[in-house]
Amino acid sequence: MSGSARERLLEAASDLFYHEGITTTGIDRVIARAQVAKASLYNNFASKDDLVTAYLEVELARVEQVLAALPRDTVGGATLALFDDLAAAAQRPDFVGCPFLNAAVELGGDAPARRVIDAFVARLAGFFLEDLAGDGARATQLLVCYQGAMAAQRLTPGSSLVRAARDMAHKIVEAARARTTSPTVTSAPTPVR
Amino acid sequence: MSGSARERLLEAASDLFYHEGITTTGIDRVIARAQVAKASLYNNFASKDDLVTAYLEVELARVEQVLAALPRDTVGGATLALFDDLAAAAQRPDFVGCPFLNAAVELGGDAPARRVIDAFVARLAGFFLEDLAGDGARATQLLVCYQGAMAAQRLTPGSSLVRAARDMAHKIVEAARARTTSPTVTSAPTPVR
DNA sequence: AGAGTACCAGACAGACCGGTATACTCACCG
DNA sequence: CGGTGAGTATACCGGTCTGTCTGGTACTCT
Repeated sequence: MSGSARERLLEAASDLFYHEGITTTGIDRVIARAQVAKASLYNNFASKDDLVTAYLEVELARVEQVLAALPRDTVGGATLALFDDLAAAAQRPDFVGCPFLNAAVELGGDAPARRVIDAFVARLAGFFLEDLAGDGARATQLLVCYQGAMAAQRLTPGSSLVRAARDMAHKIVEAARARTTSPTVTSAPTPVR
Repeated sequence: MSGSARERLLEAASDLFYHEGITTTGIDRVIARAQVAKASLYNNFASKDDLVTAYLEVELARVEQVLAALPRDTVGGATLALFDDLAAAAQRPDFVGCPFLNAAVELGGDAPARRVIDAFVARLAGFFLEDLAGDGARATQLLVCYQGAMAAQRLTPGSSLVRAARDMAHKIVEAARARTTSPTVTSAPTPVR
């Protein structure tokens, strides 16, 4: 037991919301895990929706950290490392896919946390686009691969599909590198939305 | 109002579970929509879990129908048609992604309906494998594309990612066709699990 | 005519939900 | 020393959830 009530609440909420699901995790379970009084929760967060939003903001910050730590020596190098990390993470038994995809499915289209979900996708799309030096078509393909891997983790946990998505990503990066060396432009950049 | 109570219940459950979500849709909403007494529900289904399972079985039968109606003139032809259908369906406003992916996320790993979800993925994997004449590696890639499109529909509804997934699938089919004409075998078949 | 069946309407139980209110402790700080 | 703010514990609120039960109705088959 360490840190302020708010920190303990966020830690407990992250763990429970991610592994057990958002809607199935009640407020009481969160405060019991955090060893915090119920009033302390509502002193720090306006509602459960607010706690969920804060949870996703923590996850987004974690993503930002991962992206920042990636090597950027060559075109697509960070992308390769990201998919390698992903394939490695999928081996861990407590990995249950992408928290943002899970939240998007659980919460529906009109939740306040949507803002954070949208920000995550925009960040990821921007990352691929930047790492591929503006090759929008292939950045979009990488986004499909990433989301396919995350969906596969829920649909068929333990399958080799995450690794297959990584292999596809590697091929796409190779193709993007070939494009930058040879001047053949295959298609115009496609924005995410 | 037509058909038996069971049929009306399944119809109402399909509509509500798919569009509003499984956990957020209560029994009362289902029986109100079906114009059926609560006792009739529990005469036809043992529990809500049982109704959910039946709902997914209906969806699986629907998938089976779609697959059966696909043209099988050439290698990968049915796959192309399937992804074209998917891209077209994604345009409709009531399309909220794959019912099996949504259910997998909502229900968690230990629900009775898991059986149907697994059957769906196995069916889809078998379909791609058969349509690509045994090219397991590319069939797996198609599975990643499909699931990526379904995930994208939840994460960024209205985006062009479903169309991007379709384009990727077209490329994969083309590559598979090139393999069958030229005898270069690139990799061994990879099972889904 | 009578039995059986399928159905309807709705009350009810017991658990759980998010959220509020009350009353108390304790550490810090001017 | 006295006040202030953060935290604790717990009772409670209205509402919703799944699931059961009672009682009554309509139709069909023999």
